[in-house]
Amino acid sequence: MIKLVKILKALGDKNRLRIVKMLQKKPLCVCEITAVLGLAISTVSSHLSILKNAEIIEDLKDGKWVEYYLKTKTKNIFVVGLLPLISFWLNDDEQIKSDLEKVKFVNRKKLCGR
Amino acid sequence: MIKLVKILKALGDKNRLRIVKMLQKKPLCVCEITAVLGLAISTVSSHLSILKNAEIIEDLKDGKWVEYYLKTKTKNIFVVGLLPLISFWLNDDEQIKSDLEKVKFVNRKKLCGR
DNA sequence: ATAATATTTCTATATTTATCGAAATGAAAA
DNA sequence: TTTTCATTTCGATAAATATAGAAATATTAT
Repeated sequence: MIKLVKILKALGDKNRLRIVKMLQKKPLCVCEITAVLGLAISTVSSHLSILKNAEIIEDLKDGKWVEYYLKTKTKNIFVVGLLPLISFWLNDDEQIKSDLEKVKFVNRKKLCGR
Repeated sequence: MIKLVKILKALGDKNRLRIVKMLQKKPLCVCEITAVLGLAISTVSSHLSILKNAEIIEDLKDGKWVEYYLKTKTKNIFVVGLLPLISFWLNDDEQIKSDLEKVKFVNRKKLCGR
């Protein structure tokens, strides 16, 4: 039960739901997510660590950057059950629509590099 | 999005998940739920109000008592999606098994009345 | 090696949350 | 109508959480 509580708590936050919806479009690095959310980098990093700890996302180094992915291939039955629902939900939400539009054009090299 | 966040927050608590699992067996009054959870009545009432506010449960007067029901017939797509998952989940959890065993035998007249 | 930089960790703070006991409410029984 | 009693609301408190900025870490580029 503790595991499910952790997952539901992780998903029960506006900004973390925004992150999950973005990652359902494509993997993103911290600076890209930060640019869309408009929060402090440290805050975004904290949200990502909560989602990672709940086994909803995972991270992989990509050179200078850290890419975050949804754990779509997980065997965690809670995550397996919840992620598809979330991918159906919120697609009419104005905030989410705006986020996903921005995600199309984010570019880590322009955002963070030079 | 606010509505989904509210629902996930409501479900992201051990004791409220226990309540939902119990109500999936049968409607219960506050004193019956309190007896199983072993928390203060005011605490249970607060949890119930959070679940009610998230439109996951509803209440109906039954004489002296207030019965709580799951809103199984709701049109809220989030609740419609989540409740069936929760009914599959946690059935092997020791705490939940113990709760549901107790639910079989609770009796509001013996617990609260005389 | 050194400098630049993407991310995490640490520290602090303000808000929210879970909990309990006491007081208030409201309905049923006497 | 007065008493009883199930439940809710209120007030207080301790713990958890979201947030930001600064310092630390680690990796790339020079």
